[in-house]
Amino acid sequence: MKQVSIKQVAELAGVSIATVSRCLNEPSRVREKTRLRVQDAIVRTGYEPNTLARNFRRGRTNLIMVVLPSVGDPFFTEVLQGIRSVVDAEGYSLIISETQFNTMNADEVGAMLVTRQADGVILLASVFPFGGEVLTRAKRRGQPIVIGCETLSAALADFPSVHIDNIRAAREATEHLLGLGHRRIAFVTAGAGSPLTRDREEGYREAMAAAGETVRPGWVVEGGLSLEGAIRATGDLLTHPERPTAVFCGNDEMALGAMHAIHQDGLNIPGDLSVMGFDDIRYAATASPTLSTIAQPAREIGRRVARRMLNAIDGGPDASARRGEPEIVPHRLVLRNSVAPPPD
Amino acid sequence: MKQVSIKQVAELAGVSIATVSRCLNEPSRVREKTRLRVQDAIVRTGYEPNTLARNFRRGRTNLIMVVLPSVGDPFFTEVLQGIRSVVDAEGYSLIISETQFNTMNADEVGAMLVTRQADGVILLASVFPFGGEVLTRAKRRGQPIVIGCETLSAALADFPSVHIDNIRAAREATEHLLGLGHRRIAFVTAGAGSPLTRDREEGYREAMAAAGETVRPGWVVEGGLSLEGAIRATGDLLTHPERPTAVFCGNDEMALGAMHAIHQDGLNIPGDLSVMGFDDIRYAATASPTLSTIAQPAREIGRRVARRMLNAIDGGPDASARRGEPEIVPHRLVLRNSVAPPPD
DNA sequence: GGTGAAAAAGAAAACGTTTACATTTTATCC
DNA sequence: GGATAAAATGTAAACGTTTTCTTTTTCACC
Repeated sequence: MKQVSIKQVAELAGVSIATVSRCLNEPSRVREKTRLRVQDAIVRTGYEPNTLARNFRRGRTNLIMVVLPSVGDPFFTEVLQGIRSVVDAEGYSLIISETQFNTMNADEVGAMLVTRQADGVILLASVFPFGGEVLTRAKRRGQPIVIGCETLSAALADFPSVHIDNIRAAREATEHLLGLGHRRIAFVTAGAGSPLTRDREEGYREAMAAAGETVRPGWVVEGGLSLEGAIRATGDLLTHPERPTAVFCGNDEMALGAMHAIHQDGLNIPGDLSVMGFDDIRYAATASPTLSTIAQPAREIGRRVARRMLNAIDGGPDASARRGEPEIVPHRLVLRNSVAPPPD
Repeated sequence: MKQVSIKQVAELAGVSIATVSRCLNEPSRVREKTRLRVQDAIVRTGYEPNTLARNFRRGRTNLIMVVLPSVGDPFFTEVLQGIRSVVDAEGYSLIISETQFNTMNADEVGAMLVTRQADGVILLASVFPFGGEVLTRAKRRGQPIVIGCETLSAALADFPSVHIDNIRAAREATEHLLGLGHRRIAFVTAGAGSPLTRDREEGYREAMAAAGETVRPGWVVEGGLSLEGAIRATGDLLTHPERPTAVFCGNDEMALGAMHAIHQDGLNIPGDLSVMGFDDIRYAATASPTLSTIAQPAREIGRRVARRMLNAIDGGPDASARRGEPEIVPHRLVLRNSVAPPPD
């Protein structure tokens, strides 16, 4: 009942194991006659290559690890599909790890980086816990690491990355709201630990400052990137003495939560309050009212990240260590029905 | 620049490689004095175990593959999180493969099953393309396979599984609509290839038949499990000469699409039409109006599936080959605001 | 048909662990 | 302190490939 190995195939075919191996890996280098004999032996013995031995010998697994905040987030899963569409064709599978919004699973990522179980790691989420040590070690060893979506923290600045200009996008969205006449604009951020919305908040503050509007204390609330968090945060917002007329959310997930909280309070969108999201997940277009937001080219980001990863893997240490210029992809302001001029 | 191996550690510590290995794997079996010496040598050399060699030698990867229709589906990602919560603690990582709603990636799953890159495979999606061959082969070899959510097709009947009673759940939901006075009830199914909604459709038809209602041609439409598909399908439904007063959708994703289509037509939910979903994804509770649906205990399903998988892996061929009684977990009808008595 | 080069096949090492078995050291008991 | 058991360590094989280096075979050419 033991697994049949290359050896038994060789025996049955009357060739050496080297020839069998060559039949599998570079069939062109073996004569047709023997190749057929080996093929036959493979079928007759029911041989299946032992991937673990192969991986070991080759020093690679054809596995790429992807670290993201949560598989539940429709935006990141779309990026993921972009990644998959590229790496699939090259025979790679994906190991997926979640940081659960920075309740970081430091062990798993660290271990994966360290142990080379994966040929490379794509970071779609900030992995601050390691900032320094693990990543520099990985870099020294020439392990491919590519960053997507996430803005670069100092520790990650040396790795190739693909993302939109988050600051500018948030500024534009805020300017749009200001242009409609809104002055009391709130911002729902992820929270202290997350650099994801930090840049977006920065863009928001820049636009407010440029328009001469002050951001009142209590207008920037933490939604933790989640539906529930945003519902709570928006609830707070609605009790603010200077209630905002517009709520700009760090991502669409939170925007949907905000909309729910506003509806619960019996208020109308966009009549009483406007809501602006960020990401353009697919539910944004079908929400009621439909959600205005910033569209990121999620799939395209995924594809580009994936290509850089494949380059890094193929190119060896050099390619991966090469300081990649961050690739900035275009965003787009998508205007739907959740935004209108303020009441009065 | 070569990787430092156990050998150099042994040399520096003045012990044999076996002792180093033991320090790593069963430290209790080595004297403290030498253990410290080895520890020191490990640090000094910067040694890191070669996972690929270890996997090869041990014959396992600590990887579990999960096959699901799409990572974009909030229901399955919640199941996924349940799975993760269990296997994480045991040191397993997850390889995730998508069938893209039955545009099956037969190669990847088949290959993974065959090559033992993963220690086991959890199927949350139907994998009909293999029905026979690959799965029986996997079974013969004692490879752990566990099925979740999916109803069992004949080919899979021998594997352990965890799911709700889809037929009964759908019947109950339909009965609820009937009870409110609806007679013209439509059903949005996934499509021909998907056994996922097949049982649900069956439950719907049973309930209709039991109530003496006939299901008119054109009342059962295909939404392909997706938002867009459901929008289209529901659009068709609304032009039906005998327009339904209630739409029961095979999953919440499609229900959200249906709601959007209905709103687009200027109709009111639940005033003009009631909408019922299935799954209770988190967006169901925040949709506008909030969506009535069948709640599946997604996380719990994930946890149970994961536990069975771990058992199968640990228990060896025996445990996994053992015909598992399907575990039926309870569902729950969740009534929210998208359902009301029919107009008139 | 003999020569040489090219192509095909074989022999054996190597990859870095784990582990069965053998050996040495330590501890225990009288 | 010596016999014995137990604990600690060492030796070496094994895991199934891939790959380097040789050796053999084939083929084309004169």
